Amino acid sequence: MGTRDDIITAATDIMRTKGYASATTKEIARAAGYSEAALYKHFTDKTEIFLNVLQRHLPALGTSLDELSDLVGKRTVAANLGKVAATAIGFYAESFPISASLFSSRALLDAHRERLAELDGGTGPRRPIDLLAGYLREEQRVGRVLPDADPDAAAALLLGACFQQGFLVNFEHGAASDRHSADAATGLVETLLGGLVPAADR
Amino acid sequence: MGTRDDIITAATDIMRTKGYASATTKEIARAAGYSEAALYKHFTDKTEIFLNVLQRHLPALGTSLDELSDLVGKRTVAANLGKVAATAIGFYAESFPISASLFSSRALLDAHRERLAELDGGTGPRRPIDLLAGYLREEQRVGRVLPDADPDAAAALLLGACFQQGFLVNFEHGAASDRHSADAATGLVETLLGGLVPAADR
DNA sequence: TGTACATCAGTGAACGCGCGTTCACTGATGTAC
DNA sequence: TGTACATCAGTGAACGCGCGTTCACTGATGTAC
Repeated sequence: MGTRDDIITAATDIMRTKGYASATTKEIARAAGYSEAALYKHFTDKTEIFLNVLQRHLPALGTSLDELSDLVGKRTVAANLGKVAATAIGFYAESFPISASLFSSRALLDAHRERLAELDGGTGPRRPIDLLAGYLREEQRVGRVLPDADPDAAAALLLGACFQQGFLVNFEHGAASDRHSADAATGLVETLLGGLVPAADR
Repeated sequence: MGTRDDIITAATDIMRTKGYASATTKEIARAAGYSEAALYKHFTDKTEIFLNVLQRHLPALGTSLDELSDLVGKRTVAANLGKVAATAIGFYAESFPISASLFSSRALLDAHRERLAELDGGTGPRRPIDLLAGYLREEQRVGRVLPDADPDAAAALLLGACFQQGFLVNFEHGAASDRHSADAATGLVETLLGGLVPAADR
């Protein structure tokens, strides 16, 4: 019963490597190893395929961040954030071309947003930021993060940098090596934790 | 002699509001107020139009950041960065759908990257980060930024957050009000400057 | 000044092509008696 | 066990449509003598 999954996988792959414009029914069918007609046995139309691609890939980072709440008070904040950032860089590097496809067609973007709203429970691209901010707030209660820090802004800074890193990797089309991702991640985390100006100057 | 500009403007507008897939020769010509045939009097093909759209919009943030070097040592670092961040949020919010179009077609992405390489002097999406890092390094020399801070990481954090903010604004399709951009900007800057953990913990 | 020609921005209509989609069909597997 | 039929994943070939592009043309403006 893997045909449906084969099609979604094939579409995902094409979008990632060749872009939305190349993800035609012909190309998808060929990559999946079926006829074009077979696509319509499993999906009502092409948009439906794309929506499934999006739905499959978006939750990935969210579930990885769910585990963060177990780490409050454990190891160091730096280590925990470092792992988050490395994961996030990898995730955004992989998913950026797919997310970018949303802006190819307003109809697709609207359909996707609507589908997210139906799922409720708040998925969507803001989810990782919220989860990370939640973790930082807990660390704040435990005293491992300064009481006057802004967890939302901090989460936006760290994941924003990872997101842009994902864009840059794709733009320059070198794949992000795990090694490089990890180095970049610790650099970002250290700077975020340490701040830029002496405490007295603020 | 505004026809060429009219066409580029029309194409830009359509890409921003309706997406790459809607930016057909028919739509562009209609929006510009000319016939489709007229497009080919001014551009060799459709890709050429898109490349011009990209070229027109990418330098915008760069030139705005050039002025930063004049501000070293003046006002406060927080104020300077706040202005940068607010500008960047607005810029990324406006240009995100256009940048995203790059991933619609690998041919377009490659052509654009090649064109950037020709211009040399280092334009491209990494430019703003480099410029901002350069500014921070100078502030470091002047003593207004901690000597052990990492200017590159700091620049990546701040502009990354602005970049993601630009994505989110478009995803949720509310336009970013200037007021909101400014508030978000100062929140990010304060957190970046202040850090998250006590100096003793590092 | 008038006349003949060149230039050039712009057009309407047509083109071939590749797209998404549908159709009638096949052949394997399951089910009833 | 054998036979008749139902179901269903999958196909090859065709469809109409809208796309990017090209064509022969127009009409206004500039230039030469």
